Amino acid sequence: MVPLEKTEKRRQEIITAAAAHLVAHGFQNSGLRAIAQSAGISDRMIMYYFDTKEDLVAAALEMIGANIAAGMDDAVPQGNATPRQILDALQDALLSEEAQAIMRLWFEIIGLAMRGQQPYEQTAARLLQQSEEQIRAKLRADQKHRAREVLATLEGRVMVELLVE
Amino acid sequence: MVPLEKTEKRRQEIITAAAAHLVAHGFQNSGLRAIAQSAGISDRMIMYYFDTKEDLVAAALEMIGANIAAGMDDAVPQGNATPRQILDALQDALLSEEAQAIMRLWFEIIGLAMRGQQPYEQTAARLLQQSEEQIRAKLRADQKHRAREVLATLEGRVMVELLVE
DNA sequence: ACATTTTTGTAGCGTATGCTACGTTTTTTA
DNA sequence: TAAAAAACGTAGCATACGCTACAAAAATGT
Repeated sequence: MVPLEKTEKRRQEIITAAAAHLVAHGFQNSGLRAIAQSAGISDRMIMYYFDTKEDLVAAALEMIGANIAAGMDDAVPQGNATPRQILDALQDALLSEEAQAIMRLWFEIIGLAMRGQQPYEQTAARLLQQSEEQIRAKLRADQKHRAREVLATLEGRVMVELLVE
Repeated sequence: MVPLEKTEKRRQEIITAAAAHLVAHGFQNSGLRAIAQSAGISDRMIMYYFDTKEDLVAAALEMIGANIAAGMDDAVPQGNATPRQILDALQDALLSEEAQAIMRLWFEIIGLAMRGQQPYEQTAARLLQQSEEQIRAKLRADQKHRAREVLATLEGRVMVELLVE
């Protein structure tokens, strides 16, 4: 047992709790102490299981990114779709009541990524590229070159919709 | 002289300096002391001319918003344009070398607005609505109903372009 | 049973933040 | 010119942040 089973399990629990806290509260009130309280431990323990806060946040963002990707994958019926079909299906999914909190966090990540700081920039760039590939996979063969366009339009629509009452 | 000419002039100078600092450095390293240094004064003086830091930031954001709006207005040749023409012209303008820094700040504002905190949410919502109206004014009469769509696509394109290598 | 390692609690350090107390200089007004 | 107001400098407060020192408890291995 090289990475120690029990420790690794505890790490995952903390990552899950941190991800939930971030989705619920955003980055504003997500200091070590607040996250620790949401996880039911002390901030001291976070530093025990993770070298830095950034390590924990990066892990939590990775989990959140995976959730977004999974949600997008579920939202589009199958392959061989038209751009408009994909766009509408994804927009409905990402603006649904359950997805709104995570989408708000997503655009918070975007904002933090804009000056190149880690782990936000890497998370944002990776998830964008991954999303583009997902969309491309769902598009009809003769429309695959429009994946980037669909992605951009989707992001813009969701962003505007979340901000303009 | 009700609001005191000299004081008001000084306030405007500070607002301009603060806006330039925000565009150059983003919100990350924009504490009172850093902004004050960019303005060539002490943080004490900022509190003398403004009740709170938020007051100064709100004024700076208003100035920045006006700059963005003016840039968008200049970018589109005239009225009676097609959605694609407007979209392409605005995308080129907002992604130009000079506009990139301000656009990065814009998406930082978006991120901060996502949890409803002021003055970011108000600034973001107002500028989005204003942009939609500007676009609508440039569109051909039979295409004006597509202003929101053009705006969303524009925002998405710029955002993706700024983040994917 | 003992020694060693793993896990946890308490307290606090160093730094940065927005903001203020207090005093001094400069300008304005009478 | 004296008094009042405006403009500014120095120093520091209170709070929050990420993180650490130190030691005690709990688990583990021999």
